[in-house]
Amino acid sequence: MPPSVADMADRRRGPQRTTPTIYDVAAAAGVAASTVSRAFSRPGRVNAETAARIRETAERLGYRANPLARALPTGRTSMLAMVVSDVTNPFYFEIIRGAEVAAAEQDYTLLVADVHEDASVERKALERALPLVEGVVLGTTRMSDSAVRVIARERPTVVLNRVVAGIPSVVTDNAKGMRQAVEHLGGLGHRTLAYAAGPEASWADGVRWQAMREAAHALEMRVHRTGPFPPTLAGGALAAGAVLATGATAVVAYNDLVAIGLLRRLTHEGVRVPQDLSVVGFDDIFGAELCTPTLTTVAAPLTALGRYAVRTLLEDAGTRTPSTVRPARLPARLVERESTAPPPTP
Amino acid sequence: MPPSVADMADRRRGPQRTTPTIYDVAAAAGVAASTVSRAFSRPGRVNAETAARIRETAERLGYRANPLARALPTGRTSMLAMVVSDVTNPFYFEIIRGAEVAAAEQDYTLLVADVHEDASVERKALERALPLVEGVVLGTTRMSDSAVRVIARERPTVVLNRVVAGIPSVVTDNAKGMRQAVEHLGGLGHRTLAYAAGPEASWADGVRWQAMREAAHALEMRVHRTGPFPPTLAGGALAAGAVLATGATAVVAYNDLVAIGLLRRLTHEGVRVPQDLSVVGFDDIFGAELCTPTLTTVAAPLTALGRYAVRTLLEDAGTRTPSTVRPARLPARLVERESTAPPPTP
DNA sequence: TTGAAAGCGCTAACAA
DNA sequence: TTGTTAGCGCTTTCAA
Repeated sequence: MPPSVADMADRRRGPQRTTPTIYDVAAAAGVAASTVSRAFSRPGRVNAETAARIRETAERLGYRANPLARALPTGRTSMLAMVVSDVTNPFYFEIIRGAEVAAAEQDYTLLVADVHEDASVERKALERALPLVEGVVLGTTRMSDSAVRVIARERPTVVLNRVVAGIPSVVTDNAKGMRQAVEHLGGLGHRTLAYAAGPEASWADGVRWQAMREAAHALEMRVHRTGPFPPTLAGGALAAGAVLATGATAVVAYNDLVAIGLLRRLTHEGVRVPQDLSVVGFDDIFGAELCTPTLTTVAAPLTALGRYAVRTLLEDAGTRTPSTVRPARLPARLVERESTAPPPTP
Repeated sequence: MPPSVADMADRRRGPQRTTPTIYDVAAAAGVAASTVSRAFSRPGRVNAETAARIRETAERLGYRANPLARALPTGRTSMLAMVVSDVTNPFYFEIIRGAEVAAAEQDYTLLVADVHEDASVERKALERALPLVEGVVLGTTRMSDSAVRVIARERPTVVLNRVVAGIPSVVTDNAKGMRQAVEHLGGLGHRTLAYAAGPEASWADGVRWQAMREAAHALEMRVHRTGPFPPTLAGGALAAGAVLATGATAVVAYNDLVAIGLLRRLTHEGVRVPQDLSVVGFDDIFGAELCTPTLTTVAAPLTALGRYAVRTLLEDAGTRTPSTVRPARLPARLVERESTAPPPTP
């Protein structure tokens, strides 16, 4: 004889302390457990009055659906994972928040995994998180394209700040942003520019440099590439000498960290920014307006990036077919602050 | 007749794509499913050879345990939640990382919930996360003590940056840190100090001000309290006037954000830091060495805070009885940078 | 519209 | 040491 409803309800103990289950609600409301289940998971498939009664009993008993139990048969965990290369990188703060908010909007919980710039940690984190989540956002992943595809085969995946053929990706419109920066500099009267490059492996670096060359060319400006430098404050400090050697009157850095490092080293060496040299950063991270002078920079749509990635993910997860074949390019915009000015008049 | 092992294995499909289960492994290895389960969850309770064979078969089949299925009967989700009031606040970056690393060490996944400084969002986030996790770290929660206790009754809980009686908590040793700051200032020759206060509701603010008063008193220095000010850059800017009005030659701010805001406003108004006025911050967030001058500040043990909180949680969760009745106070230390100097000689 | 019953994949008595 | 069996709490056919 199968255990009765009362039996099952009675026998419950376990870790969740004695939380009421659908069986308790069912018994109290005088209906079957399946009806309780339906009342919550697909209202409308159940008589309005019955539903109301169930709802009320559930409320009274303090019933809370167990997400684990729901997820087991359905696979619907209501969780998404976002892996970031480094949580302490200010670049991610707004991205994470944007993603988190978009997830919450659709009643999803975002699991943030920090991989400390370590590919093996990234693998482990994914291995652990993947079976738990309905989709993954890969923020500046260190994995190879093919490794990304392996992940994408297992769960809906969106790649951030990088383009992987065949995988939905969302990136900043680096080209347009860079163009604005170059035009701004041109408008101020600069004719010779320098670029302080980031890591060669960086997808964004390639795009940014390429765009800078084209924009400068179009405006008949000269442009020198220096670097590569590490994408850090220290890297920026390193860049100072090389940049000065080019004779440029303005420099665009790979990102804000490099720009700020550069700024500080220059100031330290007696080079006045922006009077002697204009500096432009990229991303507009927290910190870009903390430095002195405050940094003119191409603001990446950080919050939007996170939000958009999650929304894309949720859409794809629904339809099961990646909609965004071509990468989404979100607009960047130049934020003019104090680190740019007309070139010195010799 | 109950379905045979083969039946069950066959009937599988579902969301996880056709991932092998213990039943597949059991069938292939010629043992019972429970033996496979044991082979993984408690090695040693199974014959070494059998275990080896099972392991090998599992490997060959590409078997991966389903964490959801494991969690359902046991409650062991291997997940911890950390609630932070604002992910974009640089104060949390290192804390999150410390927590994440400590969790990973013990094979736990950390779920970070951002509550945007909103108590109702905090409630919702907890409601959603609580049934999923084995424990919770509350980072600067906005909830009342009693609300915290309600949470703690449901899951092992550790409170960060605040002391809630009866609940394990881990905080910065604000008093000792403040003492170092005051002594540093005293050593430079300052006799009159100002404090730019943070939110009145802030537990840390109370402790810091109290410690400052005592330390100043012990060293026979005078100290003026100004504020409260919002704990932001804007709040710091606001504080400038009030601080100057006190006639102090040095100011300690509630936190780094206030200190930096103060710094910038002062500089803007022509007050030279540190020549005219010394400024000390609190926490040593990212940004404290981006500003000009770089900020002398009491460094909170950010990473350690996160790490310690998680370790405490994991211990408590194991023993089921909160070990840390008295709050853990982690040491702070003064970081001397450019924003402090001897007072002006009038 | 509702109920009965069979699982989701794993764990944990209890027997053998 | 291993197998049998009964669930964990929920969803979902399939009948009624």
